[in-house]
Amino acid sequence: MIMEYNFRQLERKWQDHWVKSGAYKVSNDSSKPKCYVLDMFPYPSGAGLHVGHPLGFIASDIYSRYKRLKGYNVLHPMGYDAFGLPAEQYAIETGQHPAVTTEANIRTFRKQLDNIGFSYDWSREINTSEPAYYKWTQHIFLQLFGSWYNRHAAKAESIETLVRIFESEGNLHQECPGDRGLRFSADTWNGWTYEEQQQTLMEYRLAYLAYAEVNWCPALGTVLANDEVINGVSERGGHPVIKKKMRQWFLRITEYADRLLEGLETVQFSEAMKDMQRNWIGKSQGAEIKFNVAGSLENIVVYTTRPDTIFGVDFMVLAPEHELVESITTDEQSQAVSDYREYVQSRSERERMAEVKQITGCFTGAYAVNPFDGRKIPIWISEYVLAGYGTGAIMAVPCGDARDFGFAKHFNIPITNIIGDAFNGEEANATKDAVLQNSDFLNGKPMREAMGIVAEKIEQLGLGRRQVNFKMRDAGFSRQRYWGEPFPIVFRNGVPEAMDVADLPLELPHVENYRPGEEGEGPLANVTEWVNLPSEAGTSLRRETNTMPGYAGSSWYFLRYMDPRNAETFCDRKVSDYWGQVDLYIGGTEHAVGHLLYSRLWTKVLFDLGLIGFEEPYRKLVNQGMITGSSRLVYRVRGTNQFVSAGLKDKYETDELHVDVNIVDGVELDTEAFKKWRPDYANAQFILEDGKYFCGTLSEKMSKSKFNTVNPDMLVDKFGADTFRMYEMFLGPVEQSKPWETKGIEGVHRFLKKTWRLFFDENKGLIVNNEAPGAEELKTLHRTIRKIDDDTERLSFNTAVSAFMVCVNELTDQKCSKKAVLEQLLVLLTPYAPHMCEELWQAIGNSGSILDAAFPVFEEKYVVESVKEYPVSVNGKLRTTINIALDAEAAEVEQIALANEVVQKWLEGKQPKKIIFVKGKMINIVI
RNA sequence: GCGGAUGUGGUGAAAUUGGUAGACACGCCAGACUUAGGAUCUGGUGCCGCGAGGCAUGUAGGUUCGAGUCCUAUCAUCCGCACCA
Repeated sequence: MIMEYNFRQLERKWQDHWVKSGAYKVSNDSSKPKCYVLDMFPYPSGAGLHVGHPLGFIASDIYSRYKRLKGYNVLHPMGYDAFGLPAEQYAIETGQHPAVTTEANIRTFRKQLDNIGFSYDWSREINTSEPAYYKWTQHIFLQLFGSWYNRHAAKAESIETLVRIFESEGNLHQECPGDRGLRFSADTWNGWTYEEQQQTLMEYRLAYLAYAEVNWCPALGTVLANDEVINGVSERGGHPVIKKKMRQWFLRITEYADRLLEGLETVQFSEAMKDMQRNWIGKSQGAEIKFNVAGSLENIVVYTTRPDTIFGVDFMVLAPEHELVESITTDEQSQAVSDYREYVQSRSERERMAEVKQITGCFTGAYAVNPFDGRKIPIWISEYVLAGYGTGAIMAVPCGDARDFGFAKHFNIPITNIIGDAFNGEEANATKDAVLQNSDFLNGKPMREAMGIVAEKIEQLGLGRRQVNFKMRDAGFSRQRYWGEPFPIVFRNGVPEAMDVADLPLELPHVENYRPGEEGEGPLANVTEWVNLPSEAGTSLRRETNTMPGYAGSSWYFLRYMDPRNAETFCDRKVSDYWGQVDLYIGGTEHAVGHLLYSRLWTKVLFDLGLIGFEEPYRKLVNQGMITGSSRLVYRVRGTNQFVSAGLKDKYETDELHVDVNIVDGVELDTEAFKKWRPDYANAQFILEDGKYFCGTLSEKMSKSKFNTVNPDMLVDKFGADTFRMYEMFLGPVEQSKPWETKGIEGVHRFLKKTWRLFFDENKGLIVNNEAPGAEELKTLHRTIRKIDDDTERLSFNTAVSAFMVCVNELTDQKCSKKAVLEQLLVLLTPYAPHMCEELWQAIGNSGSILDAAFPVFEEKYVVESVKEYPVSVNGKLRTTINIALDAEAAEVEQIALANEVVQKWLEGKQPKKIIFVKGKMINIVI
């Protein structure tokens, strides 16, 4: 029997025991209600875990264990998002196969995770880079490839249904999402060749090939998603990114824009998260309006959200890349226009972004005609109009739009005021509340009302139509990389065809070198024997050389955990019907518009195709805050090896250096450890304050180069996993970001030792007895039951930890060693400190595991009070407190309060105007 | 510029519905025990004031018997998006 709290020994013992007994194995077959608790699975990077990573893992683990005690069948799995760029970069540098480094990294992660005592069912572990997993990623990709979005039914359907529609009525009722102008009849369709038909179907498929400008990063040799490009440079490495046309796979996520928006109403995400997604989707309602070009047969369609301002249009602006620019430009302006277009072309994305404020543009010489009043307005081109949004052309209303206003001022274009006093001539006013003037039939109408009137009129007169636009683009789904899922596609004479499902997985071939191919082709292009398949004469069979992006495997992984070893399908329908949505999903905010959006899309497609029974993957999402590093700084007197304490540094000329946080206690530097830290500092001298060396502090991202990373292994070794778990929770609300501070962990450690001493006396040994608990002990216990139950359910773990401290402090004061009380406390505490609780559970004579104990039931009767210490205020200011029976009625209470000598003193003999009495809360006397 | 979040002691924070602001810890101060200890225990600790008392939840107003909590304005910090017509 272990007498003292020997956490090292007992934590090892129980971790081994739980593994041996299969304590965390979860069955898909249970009569209990289900609960699915999921962490965003990590990318197994070479750096391993720092103290920031486990925050969310610990929270979800506590919640899982709590739900299990509450009688749920809890699915709580873990795995690895193992495809990705860093492993490939490392392979390029060292020649080591990414699979090898990934596996080594996974082993490190696993060891670190095991140290903390998580309740994962490791028999369900998945790894997105294993063929047995990505077989199904490929399979689901083929589902996307084999589907189209039926806008009438608002759902995805098999492409076969579309072929049947084309055969009987062409595409007359099925607007083509890839090419809005495309119209063909059944006869046309039936007369087309196979290639022509396939080309058309490609314009409808949910996973499709298209030539498109992509973010090409020459330094990384790959194409990046919009969300991987930050201010014109790559998120990883900060390399410049340019536009390049390439044939790429895309997911037609834009067809799901509305459903992705609507779905947000049905899930519990934070407002911030929902807003980020809404913002990314960027829905706007407006109208497309056709303007004729004067003296030409051409017309230009503009997109506007403000059709009401149609009479304030003073000019029109086209994107420099707009297809009509060449044909409408007059001879006089042709040189200027082509110079301007060349200038725009020469500017990198980065420059354009950096110089947003700069106003540039060029007049085309042409004029458009306002369809309502026949006014001729000049047509300009400018880079502030984007080719990829709306129609790539705008009607400019300088009195109502800041950019149009700036443009008009800059180029001296006269401004028409249609909003009277609301426009001051100094800056545009984008109001929707003004009353229109100078606006013909709209004069006197409020703008909001006019929007509808104009839109109506435009449609009546055939001048255009109402139109909804989205900022969101279709998602690029090709990466010119090696370390990703190969596409299960074969090009037969250039026509992409799905591989036979029976031939999956299409495994990644071994390559000699991981460098990208020429012209942005992926490394797979170099493996010619893999790329070119044997075929009959006259037929070429070629594989796709791109691979899928990082978010492919993570878009559906939550389904695989349910049925991880199924060889027949990605997840049996009965099993996904049982587990359903993830009930609690915990992870960082950085995936707001990447992973979460794509994952929601895949889930909706699988739902539409009848492969699963729900269309939102995550019922509730909680974003854990980021734990930043708290760096420590030392100040070296310039040109010396002398270090001055922070308080005295201003007296010297110093250089600021980062020092390893692990050799600093709070802000006090361990000077001996510092000397040993690096050879250069072996002879360091110190200028001390009060005999101590104090460091400066700085809060910044944890990174090795700043020496501010704290490794959980070290803390677990020093204080134990239970202390570490509780301390991470005690730091503050899970969702809050905060700098890591190791100081304070001892308070939690002391708490656990104090808890231990309720059970063991260092001289007498086990002191738990079978006496019946008294009223005070039961009150303490039941208050704690209520608080822990509430707090854990609402994920307020920091307050739960403090409630445990209050409880143990009280029981210690009560000298309570009664089994009936302590046993229940252990069950409450075991989600937080599982190792110690299991040990004590066994020590007090239980044979089974505490993992399967029942959560204590709160009983009101033990916590009811008969007397309340009422706060008594006079004119809202607290003056005293009085103990009064809780069931006392107002009249009685008023009498007692008024008789109180403190109250008498403040009344100064006056009569109170009013007495406010809230039963069980407070008394306020108003004079 | 747009959107979101957050501002409370020396520090991390608590206050779930408007009702005793600062629970629980860290740190600090004093003491006990032990001959050193980074062990354990006890007491104290928002600020000003000898005291009665006064002042305190970024700032300024407002609603209310009563505001950290609701409303209006404003400042600061952080995050996301950003020439999206």
